[in-house]
Amino acid sequence: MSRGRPRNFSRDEALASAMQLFWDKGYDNTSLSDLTRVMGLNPPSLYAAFGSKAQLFIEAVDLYGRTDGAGIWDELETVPTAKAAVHDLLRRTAENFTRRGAPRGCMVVLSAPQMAGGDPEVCDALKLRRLEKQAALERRFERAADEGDLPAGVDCAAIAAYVASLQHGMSIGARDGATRETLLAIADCAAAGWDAMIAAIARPH
Amino acid sequence: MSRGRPRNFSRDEALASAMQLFWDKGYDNTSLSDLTRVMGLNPPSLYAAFGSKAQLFIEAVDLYGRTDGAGIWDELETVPTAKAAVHDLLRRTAENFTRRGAPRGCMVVLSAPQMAGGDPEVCDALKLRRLEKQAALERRFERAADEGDLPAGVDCAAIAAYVASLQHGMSIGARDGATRETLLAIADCAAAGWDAMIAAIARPH
DNA sequence: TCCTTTTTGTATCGATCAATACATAAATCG
DNA sequence: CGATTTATGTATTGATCGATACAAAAAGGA
Repeated sequence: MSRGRPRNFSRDEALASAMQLFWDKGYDNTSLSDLTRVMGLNPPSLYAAFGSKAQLFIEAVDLYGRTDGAGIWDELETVPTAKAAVHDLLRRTAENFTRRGAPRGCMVVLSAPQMAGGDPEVCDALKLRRLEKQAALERRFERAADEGDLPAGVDCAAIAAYVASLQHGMSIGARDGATRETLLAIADCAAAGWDAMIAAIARPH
Repeated sequence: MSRGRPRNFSRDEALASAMQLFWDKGYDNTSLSDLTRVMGLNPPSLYAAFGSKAQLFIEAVDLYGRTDGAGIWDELETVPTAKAAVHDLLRRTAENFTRRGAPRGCMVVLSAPQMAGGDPEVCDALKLRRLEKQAALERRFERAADEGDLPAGVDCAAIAAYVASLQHGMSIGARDGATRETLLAIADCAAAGWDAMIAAIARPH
């Protein structure tokens, strides 16, 4: 069925290696020679299998979202209340961002600067993924409002932006050396203020 | 007194131009040719005046801290209560991050990825400035505890990390296109939950 | 005026970047 | 087998990176 000479490397393993490297060093600071060395193949094989550095990166981000980055969001829909879901999300974030042997913080937040002059294909892919998670938060809160878990008329977009900001900031903190305990304390801070925050936001001003 | 041929450009104006460019495009995405074009001088003049790209960047960050970035932190010590100071800080952040004609978000958070493989001189300078602001928050809360504004025994480091995370995340949000209203809503969320958060954190568990 | 000092503009340095040309090797197909 | 297809390894491409060599220009000091 498959014609031609077979490749003598595992595409999945090579992609996993590239993901680790991009996550650790970021998009710009990862060179083709870094990639070919870690992935164990030569440039023509890399380009034949993945197209370009940018496309390889985007595949790596998708892999990250399905593997290392997935656990954070696993229980957003299943934890019964919005408050508990946010507390769970942020605690999982704290633990995920401080795992031994893995780069600290979120690849989607850290690995490419969202600046003018960067590769738009790469920046837009990351921005899209950040906004998708924020939209997932917003939908979760709207569902909670429908269920009576949150008061009707609560500004779901605002609290989603609040939670997303806090979670994104934890990536910076993790890279700057914050301990797991400190990040867990941040999660607890958010949970501790949650009910009062909801009550104040829901109340017409 | 000053020997030699005088320079025919303003060092301050050139530095201000470099700051704008670094803030907009980030450290890696800003090239020497970008800089010399915007600053209106040739490479030898740039190197004679600023030493290197990294040193120029660090001077630009310091300028940012004294100018565009300063307003955010101006009233941290003067606003009377910790709660009001945080609310003021975050509202100033929201406004500062969405000014017309200026890059969105904080130069100290966004302009260089805190990744392995980056210029350590640059990364460390930015990390130091982030941690200094977080330390300033922590000291402000300790002062509040001394004054009785916050309960004794409150975990000042934890709430400083919480506020810093939220503020850092707002830089990501601003770059991703969040409106001023959305960022102000984040500030209001934090303020709304503040008292309950403090009460919960202070209480021995 | 001549010497020293510093800046200027031009032209370019070696290194590294992402990406390929090319010939060879290894598989299937007929 | 020979023909086709695909992957591989070596070597290299043009572009761009940050940083300089060099000589002319413009100032002060003696």
